[in-house]
Amino acid sequence: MCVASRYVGEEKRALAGVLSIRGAQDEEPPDPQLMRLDNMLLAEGVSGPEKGGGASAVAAAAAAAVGGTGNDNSVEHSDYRAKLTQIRQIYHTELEKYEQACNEFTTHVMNLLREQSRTRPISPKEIERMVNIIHRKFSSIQMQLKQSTCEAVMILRSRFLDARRKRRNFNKQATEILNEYFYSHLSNPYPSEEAKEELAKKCSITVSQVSNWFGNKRIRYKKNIGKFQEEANMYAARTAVNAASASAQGSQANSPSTPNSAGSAASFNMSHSGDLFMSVQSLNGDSYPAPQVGANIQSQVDTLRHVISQAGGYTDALAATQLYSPQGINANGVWQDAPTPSSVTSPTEGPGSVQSDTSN
DNA sequence: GAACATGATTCCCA
DNA sequence: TGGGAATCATGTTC
Repeated sequence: MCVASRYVGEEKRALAGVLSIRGAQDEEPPDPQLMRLDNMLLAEGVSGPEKGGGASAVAAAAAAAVGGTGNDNSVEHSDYRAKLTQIRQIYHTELEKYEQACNEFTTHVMNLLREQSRTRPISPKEIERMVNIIHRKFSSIQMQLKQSTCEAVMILRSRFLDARRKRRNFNKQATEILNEYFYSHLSNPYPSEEAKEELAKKCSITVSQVSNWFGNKRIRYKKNIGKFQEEANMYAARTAVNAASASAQGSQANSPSTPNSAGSAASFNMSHSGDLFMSVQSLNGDSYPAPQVGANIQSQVDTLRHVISQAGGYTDALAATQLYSPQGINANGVWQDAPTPSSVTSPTEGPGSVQSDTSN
């Protein structure tokens, strides 16, 4: 047998070896990192058969987390899907490119080796080693592609799932309702759970959003009373007007004890809101601890003061400041009637509790 | 695009 | 556990 034919035979065996290598490679225990990436891409619907599964599930979760109107959700949903589809397309295009490049390069190297085999003996081991090197290189590139795709999906997810990113300003009406409550209860702007629920319902937001709003409002009001002065006056005046017209109506109807809480959703009649909450408690059979009534009176006094100052006209800004800014906050920077945590958590506590906001 | 407004989150405390 | 304070991230205004 001539040398050339011997080389050809070896080459055949080498090629057969390469094929067996590829087969063996498939049976190798997969890299756990690669497995994780594959699983995630599959779960997200990026790799594998195209289906709504992962994508729609995440979009639905995002929509649920974000809340808001159905329209918003559907827009976000389609937006999410569109972006995920984009990622999927890029991923598959790149993957195909890499696979093609890998095959082309392997073929090229094999051809080179074939060429060389005419001039020097090439062992199957050498071919196997070369092919292994090529495959390792390409699989590391593939891993990078999968990793960056996963990162892209994670970023996309976080954009849709992170509520902070989805912050939307409350509508004007909701803000008005909250502000009216806040300024009409300036001496003790701590709505109870019932009040929060009531406000949440009226504002079409969640109770925790109401809590957030009051938390932010208290802090920001306290930090910069001057800035909120005008706003405080405006809402106080509005409350006073409401109170005045209501009392006029009340005297006309000769039934002062009928709160007009039926104010449309567009107008949360705060001059009566306290009465409303009082009524709720009253219906529950609870008695009013003295401080609760006191807080209510305080609120009414706030309003009356403003009515008087309005009637007399503001002679100076200081008068208004004295009426509204220090009010509620004592020298220590604490709300006069600020509830202690315990009083907040137990609305039915006896005297000494300042839970009263809602009861006023 | 900077400055400001504002809703949400986090950490800490009582 | 609720609230204060600080901070983040986004929306709005100019």
